[in-house]
Amino acid sequence: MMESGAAIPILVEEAMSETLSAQPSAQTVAENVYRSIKSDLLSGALPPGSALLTRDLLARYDCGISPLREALARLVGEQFLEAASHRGVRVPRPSISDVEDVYRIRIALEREALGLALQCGDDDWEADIIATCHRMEKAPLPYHVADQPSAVMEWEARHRAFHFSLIKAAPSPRLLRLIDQMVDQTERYRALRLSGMDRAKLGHDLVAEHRSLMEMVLARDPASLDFLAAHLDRTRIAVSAILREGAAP
Amino acid sequence: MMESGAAIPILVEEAMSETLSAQPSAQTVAENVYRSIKSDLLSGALPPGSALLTRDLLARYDCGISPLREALARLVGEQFLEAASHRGVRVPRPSISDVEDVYRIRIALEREALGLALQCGDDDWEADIIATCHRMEKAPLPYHVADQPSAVMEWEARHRAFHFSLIKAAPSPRLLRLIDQMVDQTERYRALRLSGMDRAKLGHDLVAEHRSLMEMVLARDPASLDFLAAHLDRTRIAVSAILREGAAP
DNA sequence: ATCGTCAATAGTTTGGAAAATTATTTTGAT
DNA sequence: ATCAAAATAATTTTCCAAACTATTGACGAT
Repeated sequence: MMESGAAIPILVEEAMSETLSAQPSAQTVAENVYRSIKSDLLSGALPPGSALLTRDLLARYDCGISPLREALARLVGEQFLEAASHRGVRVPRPSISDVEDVYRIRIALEREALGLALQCGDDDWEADIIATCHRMEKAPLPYHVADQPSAVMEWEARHRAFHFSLIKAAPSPRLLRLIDQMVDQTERYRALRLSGMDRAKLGHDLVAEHRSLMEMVLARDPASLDFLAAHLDRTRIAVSAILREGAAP
Repeated sequence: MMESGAAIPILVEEAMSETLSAQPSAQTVAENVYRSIKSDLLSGALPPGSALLTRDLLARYDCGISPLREALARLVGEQFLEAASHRGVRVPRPSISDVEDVYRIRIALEREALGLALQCGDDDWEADIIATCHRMEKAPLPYHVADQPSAVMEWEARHRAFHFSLIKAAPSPRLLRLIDQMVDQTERYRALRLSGMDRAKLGHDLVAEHRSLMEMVLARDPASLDFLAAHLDRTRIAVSAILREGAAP
């Protein structure tokens, strides 16, 4: 499919995929392939709507059929891919209603998690929030996103880390994992999101908004639940609008 | 290739597993095995804590390695099984904190879904609620659960259908699917739940409580959100208490 | 020209056997 | 007798070829 016909039998684990080459390789091929595919899904290397052909994937990830199928099955279980019997797997297309759906779930769950964190968070939790917020502010979202893709990626990573730090203290592994999955789901629309993001009004509002959020959380203000929900809802509206005006799939 | 050596080309699909023989068989072996294993997990035929050996599973579900592994991988993705590399898959043990976790998520999501359903539900939705409630009341929970296991299962199915009917009108496929998954997760504690359930106080309260819930929902009373949450939370407390006193894993 | 049938092709799914890894037992030395 | 190391056994993981299913294109009938 993509870069087919590579004649050189490369170092399998290390050079498996573009985005994941840095990560520590796992103990099984299936696990590595799983991570690679997931990474490529989130980065957009495997674009929404595309059908994944077995033999292309075999070449792309340089492995046998069994681990590939296992990785795909797991991703189907996590709803990152959709399967039709005897017709292979596809990358789901982004739809506005689906984005709204994901954000709705995410808001409900993050609100719950933040409530727990406010109850259970200790000093380390507070320190971590302050630290991740600082990191986020030190790598601000560029004015024109198209110009500096790597800077944008860095900001996104730190932004995500900040949001996670707020709820990290919630003693609910499942809840945190589920939220992480929902965030992953929204990552897939990164390309679309960024394309409409660069008027800098966003960038400015964001800094102030995140600061307010942090201060309310550190003060254990119960109103921070609503504030977080509103913050996420603004993102939902923005993403949804971008999807509406942008590409019409 | 399929049933090697067997002279008679038997109906593979039908005789595959105990619990799933009635279901319409799917178009691939992997799908059938997936359903069978999931069903056996929910029914308790594959008890929590047990390690699943490939050999045994191959015999039990009468299939080849490939579809079996595919089914297992999918269940791992849905968190019904946990995998350790080169050490196979296990059925997770029930822990009190995990039960609390699942219920917490379920409550947050069902509250959200019910809110949407109140906005979007139409006449058919209302009719369906009344119908499923009627069915539930017609197959009440037996006084002593141990005596009539099939009656208990019937009640559980109808009870579940009733709860789902309340939120069915929410236009959020992902949300509904996620709730369904959480309900599945709680199903696994069925055996434990039932063992401590049979003082009939529960049975009586339940009928009245469900009636009240239904009436509030049909009246589109916003307070029904809190009522549903409280109802589910009572279940959480009950299940949690049973786990605490019962088996101590 | 349009529709339906049928063969050829492309792609997915499956079973089994070989390779790799982990667990268990045996052996040998202190 | 105890412990470490080697050998063996059990189990998971992987590759691969065979079987099956869907799709495409050609051909003939209406």
